[in-house]
This record gives sequence, C-alpha cells and structure tokens, in this order.
Amino acid sequence: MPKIGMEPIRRGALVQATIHEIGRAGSLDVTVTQIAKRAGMSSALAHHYFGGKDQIFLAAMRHILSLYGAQVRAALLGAVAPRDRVEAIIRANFEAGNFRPEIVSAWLNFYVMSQSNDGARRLLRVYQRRLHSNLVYDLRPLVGDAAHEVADTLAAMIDGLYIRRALRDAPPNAGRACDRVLACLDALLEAHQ
Amino acid sequence: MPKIGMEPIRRGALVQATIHEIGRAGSLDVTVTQIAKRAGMSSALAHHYFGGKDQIFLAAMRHILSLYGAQVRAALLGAVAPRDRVEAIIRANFEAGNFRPEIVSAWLNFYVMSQSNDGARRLLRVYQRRLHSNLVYDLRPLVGDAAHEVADTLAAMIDGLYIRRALRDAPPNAGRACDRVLACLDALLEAHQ
DNA sequence: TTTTTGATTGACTCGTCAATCAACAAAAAG
DNA sequence: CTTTTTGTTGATTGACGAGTCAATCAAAAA
Repeated sequence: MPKIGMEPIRRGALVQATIHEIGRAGSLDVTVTQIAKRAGMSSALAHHYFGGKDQIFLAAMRHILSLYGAQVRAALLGAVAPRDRVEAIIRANFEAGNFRPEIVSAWLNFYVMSQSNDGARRLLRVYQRRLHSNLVYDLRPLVGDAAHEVADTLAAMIDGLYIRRALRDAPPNAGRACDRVLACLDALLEAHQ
Repeated sequence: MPKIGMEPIRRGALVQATIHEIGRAGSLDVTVTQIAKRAGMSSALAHHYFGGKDQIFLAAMRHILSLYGAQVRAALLGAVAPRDRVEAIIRANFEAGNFRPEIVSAWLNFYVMSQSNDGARRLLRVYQRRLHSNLVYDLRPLVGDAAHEVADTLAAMIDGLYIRRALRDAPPNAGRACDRVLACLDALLEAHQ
C-alpha cells in the first residue's frame, strides 16, 4: 500500500479529522490517537508528519482560515460600490459552513489557545487585521475617519455572534444574525451622514 | 490551627486561586495541586471541599458572575429613564474589573467548557438570559417589538469585545469600547424612530 | 476526661497520553 | 538486483495528574 506522495493526503486527512474531533469533544481534550484513528492511520504517523499536537491544531486552524479567506475574496468579486462590498464581507462571515458546530468549536478553542501559544496568537492577529483592513478600505469612502471605529464595531459583532453559538442548542437564527449586523451597519452609516 | 468554620474561608481562597491560575496559564490546563498550593493548602483538601476539578472551576465562574450581577444591579439603582438604564447596563459590563486578564481568560475558557459540561452550559444560559431580559425590559419603551433584536445586537457586541481581549497585548481601549457600543445604541434607537 | 467531629495531609493508585524508536514494506533510483 | 527513499506501525517509555484513603491533629461537646 505505501505509495509515494502520501504526505499531502495524510496531512489533509489529519486536518479534517482534527476539526471533526474537536467538534465532537467541544474542546482540545482530544488525543492524537483519536485524531489519527479517525484519519485512518496510527498516532505515530501523525507525529511524523506534524511533529506535535499543537502543530496539528494549528494546521487545522490555518485550513479553516484559508477557507474563510477564499470566501471573502469570492464574495468581493461581484461587488463594486463600497456599501455593497462591506455587505459582501459581512455576508461572507455568515456563510453556511462557517457556523457549523465543529467550526465554532474550533474557533472558541483557538481563542483560548491564542492566550498561551505564540503561533496561535500570530495567526489570530493575522485574521483580525485582515478583517479590519478589509472593512476600513470600503468604509472610508462612506464614513471617512470614523471607518476604524465602525470597523471595530462590526468586527466585534461578528465575533460576538460566534460566541453565542457556544451553546450547542442555540436557536437556528442562521441568516437572522447576518441581517442584524446589516441593520446595525445601516444605522451607523446613517449616523455618520 | 484546625478551627471550626474553615470551610467558607477555604472555598473562597480556592476560588480566588483558581481565577488567578487560569489567568496565569491562559487555559484550563491548571492542576488542582497548583491551585491548592496557591490557596495555601493541599490538593486533597481542595477535593474534599469541592469534589472535583470541574466543580472548582464552576465555583470560580459562579463567583465572577455574582460579582457581575451585583455591578449591574448597582448601576441600575441610579437610573430611571429607559435610555439611561440601558446605558447603565452597558457601562456595568465595561467596568474596570471585568476586563482584567484573569477574568477574560476565565470567560473564554468558560465558553469552551460550556460545550461539554452541562453545569457550565446552564450557568452560561442564565447569564445570557439575564442580560437579554434586562436589556429588553428597558428597550421596549424605546423601540417596541424591535427590543429583542436590538438586545441581541448589543449583547453580541459586548461578548465580541471580550473576545478581542484574547490577544494579551490588546490595545488599551478600555472605555473606548464602551463608547463604541453606546454610539451603536444611539444609531439603532434613531433607526427605530 | 473522654468522645466526637471537622480540618488536614502525605502517600498511593490508577489511568492517560504525548512522544520516541526500532523495525518493516514498498516503490524508485542506480 | 541492490540501495535509497518514503511510508508506516506496534510497542514502549516517561511523565504527569485526578482522585482516594488511612491516619493525624486539635478544638468542642458530652
């Protein structure tokens, strides 16, 4: 069975399995053996490819973030006017997949991890900066110097709505939440002329 | 030394030590022995009084929540008009102590814990419900049936701003964040007549 | 004074888990 | 047909940590 070119396949399988297991457990209390088993290999192989448990988690999070980034970029392709672009960014954040339980679990644990792990902290900062600057870029034509302020407000709302999914049996306000942010956006735009 | 009536003192010391250690570690990867040591006793005694690690964490979180509740109640004493009362609730959430690193750490870990621990889930739901109903009570005279919607928006912003403190070296926008929520509140009130 | 009772701990058990390693299998290279 | 490279695992190690228990200590009650 051992063919060549297994590495990317194994890495991908481990990343998928990690996300799945984190979702199942709701925490990072997941053993490398569990992850490896779900990915169809031994724990030794997981260590071989990733080096350690933290690396596996970071790889999973990097994967989630890259999907997220692609969604935002895709959403921005069809939008031209600043107002539409801001809406597109917000909508991208609320796309179906992003609120799956495993993804929410991963995010919550990622926040915790970023408090003690340098790699996670850097990664989180990248995400926050990118969201912020994306928003500011299109908000500036709309509200001028208040762009930073409005961007922070919107970003906080987006993150906050994630937290409210921490309760497993949260009400099914999937797109409802998105509309709420958009309503807030309109109110803020109005307030700044 | 063994006198009578030690229990409440020991429990209090353990709760304090737990909050402190969670802040130090940034995660729940804290041993009962560490906590007990900081509280000036053996780990066996911690188990004796609380029964298990989870119970200790929950007690710490209940303590944090009770302090928070008291702050909100105190803030509401001086406010009469609905608009002022809503502002009081928001300001209470941003009071100095609530954003200390240990408290933020405790909250982040609490969210994670609530995904797998029933006690934590119940406790979190209590907090969310109370904040929501407090806000709705005073928002209804201001915006009518939109009160629920506005309350959710404000609650999400408050929670979201907590998350942004996950990065240890977050910018020192202590009261700045509060003003941002208030600005959003005004914009939303305006939007709903 | 004796007994009871709460406070307290050191030592121990039992389980878990990350990480390592030696060894084996198959394909590619020479 | 050897040698090297890549893939793969079972077995093991070493450390750590939650929870238990029997035993000790001192005050208070009888």
